[in-house]
Amino acid sequence: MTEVNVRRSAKWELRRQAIIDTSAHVFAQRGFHGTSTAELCEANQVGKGALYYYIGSKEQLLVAIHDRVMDEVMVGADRVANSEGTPPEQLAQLGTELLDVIHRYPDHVWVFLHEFPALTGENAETFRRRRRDYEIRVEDIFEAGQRSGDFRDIDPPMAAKAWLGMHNYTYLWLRPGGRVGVPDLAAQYADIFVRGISAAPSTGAVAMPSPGTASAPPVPPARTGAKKRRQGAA
Amino acid sequence: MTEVNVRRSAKWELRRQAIIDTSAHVFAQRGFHGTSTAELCEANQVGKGALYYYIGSKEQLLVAIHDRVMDEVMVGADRVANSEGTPPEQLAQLGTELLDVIHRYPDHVWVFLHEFPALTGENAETFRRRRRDYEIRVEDIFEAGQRSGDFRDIDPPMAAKAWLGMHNYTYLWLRPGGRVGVPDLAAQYADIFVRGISAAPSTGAVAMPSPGTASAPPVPPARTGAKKRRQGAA
DNA sequence: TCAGCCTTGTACCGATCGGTCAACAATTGA
DNA sequence: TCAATTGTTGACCGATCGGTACAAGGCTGA
Repeated sequence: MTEVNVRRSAKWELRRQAIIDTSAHVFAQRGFHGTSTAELCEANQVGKGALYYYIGSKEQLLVAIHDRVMDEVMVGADRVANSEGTPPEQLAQLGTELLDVIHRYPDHVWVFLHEFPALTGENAETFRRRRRDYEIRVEDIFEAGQRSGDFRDIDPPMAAKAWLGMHNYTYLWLRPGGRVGVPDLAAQYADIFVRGISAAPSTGAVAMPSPGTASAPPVPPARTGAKKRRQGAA
Repeated sequence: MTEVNVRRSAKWELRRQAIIDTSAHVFAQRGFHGTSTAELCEANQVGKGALYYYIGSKEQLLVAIHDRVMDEVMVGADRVANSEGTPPEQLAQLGTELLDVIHRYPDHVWVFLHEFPALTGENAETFRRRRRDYEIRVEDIFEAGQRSGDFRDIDPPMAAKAWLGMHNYTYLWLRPGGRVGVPDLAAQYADIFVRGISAAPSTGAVAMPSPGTASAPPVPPARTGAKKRRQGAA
């Protein structure tokens, strides 16, 4: 939190970025709290002094990784928002952009999706807001699609969460050099989702069964004597 | 790892389960590595002696939380597999079962989806396998749907991952007492997905654009001097 | 009543945590 | 060439980590 505005040389920025990227890999493997600063030193081949000279603190390092992901993702969203496509086209395009980031920065995205609760105070709030901003971009497309008549009457927030889950989940398995490529995968996902919410008539709808315990009232697991304690999580 | 087979009283088992549930809540808030045994003691209102008397070790506690989730989820999958429904019906039913578990055990599921890399050795392997077993159940339904002619020619592993992502992602926001209920949500998700992969003709397909940097070759972030180091992660 | 087991709190262990610091090496610019 | 700046090391800090040892309290059946 100290000395935020000191300007550094381009060389310093470059070295810092390299350390951030290497550290993202370590965090992705071992978790944020599960990684010690000593391990970061070893991975980056530097002493503690040099490490802290570049990162400031462990949490600022985590923030930098989050920034990398969120910046890239938001640039893609802007590109889509400024495009001329129809809502179905924009949705497909946004999917490609998102999967592309996940594909190019698998470690950063892993950390982004797993360790955001480790952010504290203002940092937690900042990224909670930026995540929400992105979610709104997705919702906007669904709303536009309903106005244009392309999409049927689904609930945009619900559809946005479904869409996000489908795409974000690829962070678990989508890797450079893997079996499937981004353009192909994005096309298939878009195909499924756009058909799924298309206003065009389809015979695909299914009557819902009422399986198992599914409609039983939720039974929150018993807690003995819990006290309140907060992190940054939502 | 010591003394796995000692049999304890029913009272002991009950108390143990209560501690597991309370601890799941703490882990969900603060993360596995981010939670100290002292915090677990405070949350459970016990001393360290009593805590370790019931849990054995911090990792065994994590295993117990994983077991709770995986057991419940697999019971649901069995119920669906033994049902008489068509593939589209089975897919909808499986979704309801899965969302139901997420809804009833939000803390456990959060831990399950976030902290599995903290498992080590044999424990990591066990749950890697159990996760894969579940994934196969999903793939089986897609394959059955293609044989029956209900589903079009999608790639079952790809579809399974898309379906899992869409449903699992609800762990971030689906809560008891929330705005949407499980049966309703599951119905909407099933509606989207089944339409999306239905063999029934639809005009919903979209020509894919080639947006932004999307087809640029992946640029793995530069690493300086990284050494190998393993956790349990996939 | 009391032996014996179940359950518990607490002092304590060595190891490791994130982070600081003074000293020094390397580089830079004039 | 040399002072100033930039970059780096590794010892060191108090705090805290997961886990253990052990004595003592509580409960149970005879």
